[in-house]
Parts: sequence; C-alpha cells; structure tokens
Amino acid sequence: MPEMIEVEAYRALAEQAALGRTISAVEAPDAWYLKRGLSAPALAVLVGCRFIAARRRGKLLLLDSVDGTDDPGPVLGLRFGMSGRLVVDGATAVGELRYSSNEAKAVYDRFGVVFADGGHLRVRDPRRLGGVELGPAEAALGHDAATITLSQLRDALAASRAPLKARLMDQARLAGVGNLIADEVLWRASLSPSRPAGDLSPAELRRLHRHLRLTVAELGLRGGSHTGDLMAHRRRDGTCPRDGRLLQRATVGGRTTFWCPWHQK
DNA sequence: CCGGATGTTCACCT
DNA sequence: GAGGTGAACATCCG
Repeated sequence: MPEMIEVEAYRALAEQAALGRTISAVEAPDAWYLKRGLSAPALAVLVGCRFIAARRRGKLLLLDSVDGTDDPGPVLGLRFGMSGRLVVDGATAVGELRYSSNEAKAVYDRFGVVFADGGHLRVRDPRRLGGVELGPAEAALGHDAATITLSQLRDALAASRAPLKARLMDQARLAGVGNLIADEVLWRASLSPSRPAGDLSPAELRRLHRHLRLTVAELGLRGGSHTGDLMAHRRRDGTCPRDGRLLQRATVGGRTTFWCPWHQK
C-alpha cells in the first residue's frame, strides 16, 4: 500500500478529476470497510453533495464536500491500508505498487460514490486493510512529514526512549512515514533505527529532518515509496549500497527493518 | 507449502 | 503510563 507518497498521488487525482461533481449514490458493498460506526444508510448524507477540496494528512485522504445549497457537507476520510488504490472513472493514479494483476478487478472495490454524470470514485483494496469514515479525527494525526519543521520534528521525538524508527512511524506524532520510507530516511541520515528517539544530538536531528524532507520529495518525484535507494537491498543477504557491508535485519517498531550497522549509528 | 508484504487496531503483557 | 508483542484483516508473490 501506500505510504504518504502514494496517497499524495491519490489526492492529486481526486483534486483533478473528482471535484465539483454531484454525488448521486454511494456504493458500500463491504460493511467491514466502514469504520467508526459508519453504516451504509448513514452514507446517504453524501447524496446531493459535491466534493470541493481534496486534502491529505499523512496517509489519510480527506475529501471536503458541500451540499446542494452550498452549505458545508461531510468530510469523507479514506484510508488505503497496504493494498488500496483510488480509482476515478476507471482510471488509477500512480504507477504500480503491488497486486498489479488485480488492479482491473472490480471485485476488490470496497467503497465508492457514483456521480450524477455517470462516473465514479472508488477505493479498490484487495487486502481490505483500508477503510472509510465520515469526519475523521484529523487532529489525532501529527504534522505531515512532507512539511514538518525542525522544531516540530524535535517535539515529535523528544523525551522518548522508544526506538527512533518506531517513533517516526507513530502517526500521532508525525504523519505519513511508513516502513519503507522510515528505513530509507534512516539509511540516508546514517542513523540506527534502534536509537532512542529522544537521544539525538542537535546535529543529528537536523540531519534527520533534512533527509526526511528530501526523501519524501524525491520519492514523490520518482513515483513511489518503493523507489528508494535502499529498496532493492531490503532482503536477506542484502548489502548496503553505500559501503557494501551486509545489512542487518530485525524487527523494530513491530516491522521488518533493514539497516547498515556500519554507517548507521 | 510457507513466510512475508508500502497499515491499523486491539488485547494482553512487562 | 509507556512500550512491546502477537493476532487479526485478505490476497498475492517468491
């Protein structure tokens, strides 16, 4: 699935292709995909509304709406789990992630809205790990990793003994960083994923901040969270593309982690 | 056949 | 309270 890089592409797709179109029906074939008490009947509130803005915070896509009299309507929140994609009028956004053989399978459409012009916006998610909600708690997410400032990052990491990588992936502290981006950023910043998050020196913190922002921007241009320099080496017996040393593999922050013990300190 | 995969949430420990 | 672990979700891939 998507980390923030892919969700940003979905946001751009929604902004370019889904705004201003009146919603005539909601498709909710999978009740399990509706989160936080949301039900299919409750989604009818979207009918007659149109989306007026597509925003993103971390991995959460937010679609603001207004109703038929231009009064504020519900905010639709979409999460994509590990295999979710956004489909508008049958077209997907970014380059391929995984499950490419399934992209055309409408069987995996878990949620959608139909527009009065006959088109539609859908979430296609084979693994079903994403979800839909109305009025998601945006404030429960930390600052977005694409725009976070140095002082905000310092606050997000401060006074924590948790492993640095675990803290970077804590969406409540800092929104958008997933497993692949975390490994890539730490590799670039020469920081060990298991360093206590609150123990970085000012210089290390600046380095981490610089690489976080640069990496997010660069992977966005390259077209995906999987386009990092470390990606091809994230496997057993993988070696560091910088110095050729064997990469270490372990579970950190609950996720499989690869790093170079030689240069990541 | 089996393990693991770009995520989140929850129960249960320490 | 802070963190860690494992399970669950469902499908595909090597």
